[in-house]
Amino acid sequence: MTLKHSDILTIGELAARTGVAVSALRYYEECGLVRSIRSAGRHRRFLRSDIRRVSFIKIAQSLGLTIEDVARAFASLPEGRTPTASDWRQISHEIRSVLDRKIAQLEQMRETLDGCIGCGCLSLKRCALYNPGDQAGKTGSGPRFALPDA
Amino acid sequence: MTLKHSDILTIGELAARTGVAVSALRYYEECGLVRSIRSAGRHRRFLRSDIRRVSFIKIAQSLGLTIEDVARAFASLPEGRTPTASDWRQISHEIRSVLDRKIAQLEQMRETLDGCIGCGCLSLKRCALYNPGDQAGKTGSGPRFALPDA
DNA sequence: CTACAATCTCAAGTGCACTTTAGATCAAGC
DNA sequence: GCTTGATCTAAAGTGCACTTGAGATTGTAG
Repeated sequence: MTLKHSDILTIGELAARTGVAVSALRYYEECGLVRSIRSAGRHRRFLRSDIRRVSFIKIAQSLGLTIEDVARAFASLPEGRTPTASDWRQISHEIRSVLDRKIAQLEQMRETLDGCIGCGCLSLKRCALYNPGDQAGKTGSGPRFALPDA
Repeated sequence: MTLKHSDILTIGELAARTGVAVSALRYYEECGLVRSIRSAGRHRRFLRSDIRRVSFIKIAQSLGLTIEDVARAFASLPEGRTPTASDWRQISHEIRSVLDRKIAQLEQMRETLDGCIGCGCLSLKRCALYNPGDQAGKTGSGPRFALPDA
């Protein structure tokens, strides 16, 4: 089975098919998220499978993962191979748990906010939004907060 | 009722009481989120009530509001007055609805992701994560996405 | 009165995820 | 062959929310 024309894409074609800017694709390559081979004239050539790869990057990002996170996920795959369907499943499950955590965090905040609305305290020492679980004053000196892990 | 010493704070004191860096406080002032009066030697002096104000900024930020968002919320208060408890309630309600939207968005994504795990398509044209509600191809030419309103 | 800490202003730097610019090279249609 | 558009590299710029640095001034404890 030889390569059909449509198995090889220029950067512009990949951009068109993924909706991602050419400059962003070059940036992804720089970050190691995608790889390209080069034409005689040093132009990038991508594989059809990179459409999936780039799509996945965008999906993961839309779920709040950073480029680094995505890079780590990809790195966990055997030897930089183009991910198979079961690899996608694996990564998708990881993303789902990230999503779960984010939702739980927000729900927790919403609950606390509900408790706070109307209390009018909004004092750092007493506000539950700052001191969930009544931890204030327990962990050494100076202020500390229970904000989402930044 | 005259001003007690503790009603006036230096920037360092405000920083200590809110856990926000001095440089951040100066930045907030530059953005119009807080106001200060000046001492004879042009040092900033804050009011006790600014502790609340700054606390609120941090809370709002932790819920995903930008400085701009907070500025808008503050601007909606009558003539830059120091917010009353009922003002806080008002803003808190606005923030709650922001929170509601965020949670709903993430839950929607999680649901879609669940549907996608295992389907292995991850193709831009067919993936539900990109085309929720089967909108693909409806809205003119070129790729478009249903990502969170950026 | 004198150190020394705190504060001041203004400019520049940081990190993320890109975009933009500039100037050069390549590929394709006529 | 030539023109036009796509692509190339490298460097700089963008926006957010700050931080850091430099050099000057102020405030306060002893």
